[in-house]
Amino acid sequence: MTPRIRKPPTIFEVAALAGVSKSTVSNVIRDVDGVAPSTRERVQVAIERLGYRPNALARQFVAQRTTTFGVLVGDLDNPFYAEMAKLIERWAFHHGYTAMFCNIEGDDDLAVSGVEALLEQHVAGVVFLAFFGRSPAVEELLRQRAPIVFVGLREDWGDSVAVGDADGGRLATEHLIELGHREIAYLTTPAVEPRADRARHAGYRAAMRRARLAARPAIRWAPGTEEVRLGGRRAALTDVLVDTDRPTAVFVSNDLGAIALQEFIDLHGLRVPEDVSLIGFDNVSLAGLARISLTTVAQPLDELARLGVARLVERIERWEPNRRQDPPRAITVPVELVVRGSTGPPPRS
Amino acid sequence: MTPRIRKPPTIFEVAALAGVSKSTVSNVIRDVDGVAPSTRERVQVAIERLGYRPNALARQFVAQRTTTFGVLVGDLDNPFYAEMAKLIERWAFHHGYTAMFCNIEGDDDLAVSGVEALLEQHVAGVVFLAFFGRSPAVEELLRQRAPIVFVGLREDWGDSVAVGDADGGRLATEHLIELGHREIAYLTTPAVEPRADRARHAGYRAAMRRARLAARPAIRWAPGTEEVRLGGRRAALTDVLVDTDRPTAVFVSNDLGAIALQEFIDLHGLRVPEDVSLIGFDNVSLAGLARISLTTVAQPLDELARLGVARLVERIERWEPNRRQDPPRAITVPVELVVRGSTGPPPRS
DNA sequence: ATGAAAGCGCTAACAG
DNA sequence: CTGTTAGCGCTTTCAT
Repeated sequence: MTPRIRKPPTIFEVAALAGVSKSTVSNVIRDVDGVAPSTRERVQVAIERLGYRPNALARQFVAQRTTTFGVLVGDLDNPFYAEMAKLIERWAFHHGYTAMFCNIEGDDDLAVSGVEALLEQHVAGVVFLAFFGRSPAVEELLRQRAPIVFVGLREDWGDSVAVGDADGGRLATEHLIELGHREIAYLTTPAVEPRADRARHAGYRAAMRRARLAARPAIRWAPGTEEVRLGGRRAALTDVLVDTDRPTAVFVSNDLGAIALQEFIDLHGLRVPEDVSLIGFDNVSLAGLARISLTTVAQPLDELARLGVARLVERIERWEPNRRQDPPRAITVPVELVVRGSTGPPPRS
Repeated sequence: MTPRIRKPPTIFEVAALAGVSKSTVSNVIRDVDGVAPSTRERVQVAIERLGYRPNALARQFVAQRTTTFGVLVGDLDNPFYAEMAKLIERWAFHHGYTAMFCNIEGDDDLAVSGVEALLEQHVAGVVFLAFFGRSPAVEELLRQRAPIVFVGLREDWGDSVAVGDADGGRLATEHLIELGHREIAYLTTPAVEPRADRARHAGYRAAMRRARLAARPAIRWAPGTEEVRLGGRRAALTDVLVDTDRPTAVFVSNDLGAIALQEFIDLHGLRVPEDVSLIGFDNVSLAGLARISLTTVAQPLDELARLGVARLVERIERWEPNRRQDPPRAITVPVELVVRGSTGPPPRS
């Protein structure tokens, strides 16, 4: 004989065993008050005896809502997102929600079909861990359809929990200035949302201005290539690092970019930090490896995740279709400078 | 006026507009044949006009099954799992499934409650990206309740898609032997499933035996600590690396462990590979960074994910509760040696 | 304080 | 080929 699995008991069978109606059982499991203690007791016993577990699918069906978060992730290969994803999952679980991930890999179409899939599943809310504002389609899709929160980035059409990017940019730049650097460049890669990029660059410019140093336009680099965009024009990355006005320090808008740049610099016979200092942004765990030892501006990931999930849960709980929502709120969390080995005094010229 | 969102049309309204019954609409959307082309056409038009989308929740309710995979992940902080998770999600999506992740962080209780949550959600199947066989509770929970597949590891109570761990161990060891090493150690960390650990160690021993070299017992190390277990006893990691019979090469059972060991060695004034060669297992993207440059045995992640998901989908499709299942199948994928800078000839003694 | 009954939107027999 | 009908398991009025 196969050890048969009998199908799980329903609310009806519990009711029968306890000698009450389905509604009463329902009231007991949902813990509504107004059930006589004695009845409640009998129902509990019946539940116990039958090993009854409410059927989540039926619940979701009747409520037309799940207890699942959709999480849109930029790219799980990027440890920044991987770490965030993990923390989001953990905090969601803590609030009784599960997490469904959707890896959009920087692709707008993927983002759209991802959101469609999530909406189809009637997720209770959506967490954005990455979003490239180019796609109004996503905004359109979500508007009034589900509570959302942006974690680690800003968008003005939803709640957001993020660090002070401008502060971080200022902090990084000031660190370099204090070390004695005067020729400091800002370099960014496509892994960073445009808005965060702008803010970090603005922080950089502010710090430079305060120190009466010349700020430079952002250098745009896609790691893997050897070319950059600088202002309007193209240039070879090597040239930028070797030219007469070459920087003695580079503030990179994200750790992964900084590590890629470090590698590029290594390969071209320059030394970090003796020839050029490097500072990143994020503080991915990778940055702490002794062989990488990247100075960086740390984002408090756990705090971001915790607050983001809390905010989303709050929204969900007061959510009603077609009800006017509170205006979006932007929550800011402070960054912290983490000094490691990739920054030092500038070379004597 | 708020731009009201009217609630989405149901199958009923489509039927009304098309002038047919719900069943016919149902037949059209499920693409069952036996619907007159003209009727089908009319229904399609009505669907189009109304912007009708079948309600996934209702479907799942009636089928008592979702189109979601539960994915149990060891730890998303570990890039090996993060990369696998991403690929699983991608392949799942490719087959029309979504992925719900559950980060178990090496904790059995978390694994149990995670599986419970997944089961409660009636996931269509479960992908294990990590599992520490100590917990029969998980097996008990899942037995006959949902199709499962182990990806990247072996368990005999379910399908598995994994590399030939013994082959990999042999390959790694042979590489070291060919470089001239004779004193080769095997070191493992808790991040590796016991079974894979044993197989990799067995591969190591086989290679050593064939070369008529003395195999050593596995060194067990938890990165972060300075102590190891060697056979039955404890020892300081430094001692192991410095003792008279110190190894000139270490085969580490996983990349993250190898990188941690490399860091430890760096810190203690030894050089890799001049003083000691290091080879890992997995080929996480991290290993390819120039500053890490870890020689390793590569697992074909995408292949593992692809085959794993395909196998699971197959199981799901022929799944019926209480039906005898085909016996578990173990699929093996070949590994590949990736030589980088962490291995070289042994020091002249 | 409890029960009866009406759905939620869809699928799947079964009849015609 | 198409329509009718009976659920799926639970929540939620509304009576009692």
